[in-house]
Amino acid sequence: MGESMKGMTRTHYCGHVDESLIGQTVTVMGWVNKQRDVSSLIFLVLRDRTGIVQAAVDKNSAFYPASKNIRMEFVVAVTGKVIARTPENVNPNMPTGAIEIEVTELRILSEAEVPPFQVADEGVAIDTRLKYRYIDLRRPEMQRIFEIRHNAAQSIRRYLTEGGFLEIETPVLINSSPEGARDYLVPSRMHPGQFYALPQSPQQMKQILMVSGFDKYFQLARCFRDEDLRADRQPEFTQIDIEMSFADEENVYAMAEEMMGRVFKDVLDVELPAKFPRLTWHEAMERFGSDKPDTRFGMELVNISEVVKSTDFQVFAGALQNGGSVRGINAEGCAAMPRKQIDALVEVAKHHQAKGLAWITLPEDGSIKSTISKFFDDDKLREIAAEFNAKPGDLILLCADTNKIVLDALGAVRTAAAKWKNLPLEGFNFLWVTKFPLLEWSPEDERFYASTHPFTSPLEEDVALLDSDPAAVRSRSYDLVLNGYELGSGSVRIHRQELQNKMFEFLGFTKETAAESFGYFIDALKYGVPPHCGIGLGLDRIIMIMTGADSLREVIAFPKVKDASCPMTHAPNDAPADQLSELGIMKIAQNDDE
RNA sequence: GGCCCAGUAGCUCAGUUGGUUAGAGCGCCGGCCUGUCACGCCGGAGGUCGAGGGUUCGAGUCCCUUCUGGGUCGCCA
Repeated sequence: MGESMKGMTRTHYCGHVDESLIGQTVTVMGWVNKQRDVSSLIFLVLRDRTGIVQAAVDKNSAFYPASKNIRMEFVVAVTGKVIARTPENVNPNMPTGAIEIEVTELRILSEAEVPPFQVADEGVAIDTRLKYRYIDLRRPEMQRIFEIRHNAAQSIRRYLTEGGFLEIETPVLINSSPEGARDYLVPSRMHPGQFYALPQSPQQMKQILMVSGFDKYFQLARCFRDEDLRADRQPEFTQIDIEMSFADEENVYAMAEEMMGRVFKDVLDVELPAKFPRLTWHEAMERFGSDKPDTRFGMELVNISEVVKSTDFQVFAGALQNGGSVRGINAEGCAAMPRKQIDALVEVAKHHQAKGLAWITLPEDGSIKSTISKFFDDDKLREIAAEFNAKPGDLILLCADTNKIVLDALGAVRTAAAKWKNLPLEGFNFLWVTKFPLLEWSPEDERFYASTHPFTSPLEEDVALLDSDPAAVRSRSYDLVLNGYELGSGSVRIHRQELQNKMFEFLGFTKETAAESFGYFIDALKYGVPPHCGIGLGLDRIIMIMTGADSLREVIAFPKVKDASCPMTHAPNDAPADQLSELGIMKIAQNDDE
């Protein structure tokens, strides 16, 4: 049931009705945020995406009886005169609290059932919110987020357009790529038994566009990855995809720094530094135990292998003998951390394959205590503590193992300790992490894989190492990191055919398998390739950090949940048998014994 | 696939050592209220304590299994 709005025209948004309109007649339309019946009159608080405004229906009004029945979330249209509230009736907590609308015309455009939760409710469980996302999105906080998202996207488009970039759409139905994340596959009706893949990123397409002469390209591109979800990972996400010709990493850095500066200024009125600090991947791992460190706090890793090299303590000595190291962090001010919490940090370390953590505490009374005091006298403990610039009140956590495990574990412990300390982490710390290893050894497959993709250029000076020490080869790659999140990554691409062929060869592609996987791409490289490089930045993650949200779900209108399904639409769902047969797909019966 | 946490009214939660009829706020329904704005007052409805099994004289509470959601490791070129 609902009345027509015929003859009524919205003149203002609810949130825009202010004192400047006093005496004028306005028409607003929106959802009923609240109906308050105080007997002599009925207040209707109307809400749209700009805010709320109060309308009053007098007892003598023709609309009084209808107003009695109005409940939350009805959609109504109201015309009336804007009047100033008397001073004692002004609501200072409401942006439009100095005025109200005296209703002269009221229509119920749509009635509403009692919603499963109220728009004003805080802390509703995420699955309930997502099931009724249309109600959830009415919340002012959600409306704010999507306005920010829109503004950011527009700011990005403006910046890149002014910089001479062209936005070009690339196909969503492409072919499957052999390495990388799992592809989502789409069956082809015209080619039964064959499949399109949805792009994990428009990587090859944008490089082809460089070959085509569109020397500055961008796209706000949908990307798809069929992998497990996380708070910061959705199977379907949006990437600011950029590629530039006749450019190198310095051009990408400058462009991205300027673009981020513009977006944060435009949207949040925040000034970012003109240049972002840079760390090589190796430095980032050594100092923070992470390739995407949160640099808003210290507690950097310290290598104390030299200091403890002559110890009898088997855990340390053993690690050192096996080419590992002993490192630690100073959890500043955590000397009083309860035992239970320290145990939790040990668990964090164990989750990352470490066997445990040793620790040294420096209580405020100036003493020194340690789990390894059996092996180190107080002088030695103080020598170790000095390596961390430790002072009374600090807690030093030590880990010994292979370098990979130690760095990994301490990186996680560092983050967990900071979380426990509940540090006031403010600001936006951008960081470039550069020169990632070109290759990654897979113990299961006993071969190297490209760390990013096989088109990433190695550092000139490391090319020779391909034959002697492949693991040491660094690439001309870079990640943009913000507050501990990887916003995205990019690289200078290989534009010389002979180097590309060498890479394919090294990665175990034969001429035939390479042609099968990247045929069109290899062909394109034959016809004149400009030097080019680019980057892909996760728009969703940028918005998440800009809005202070704790999950990507908060900044995506209709996100997926843990099992990659949608609680609202129930996608994915079963396909009808005839549709499947048209696609040449046989339905396999579910076997419960499996 | 592994590990951790949660699941009690429509929503958010409390529920003690296992012990009478499982509670609160918001929402909902009915009534009242001459300016509310977290309106107020009176009354009312609403529960398979996620599900199944077990222990017990007795289970929301203990045990096992399972489902759902969240976090995380693996995974994420």
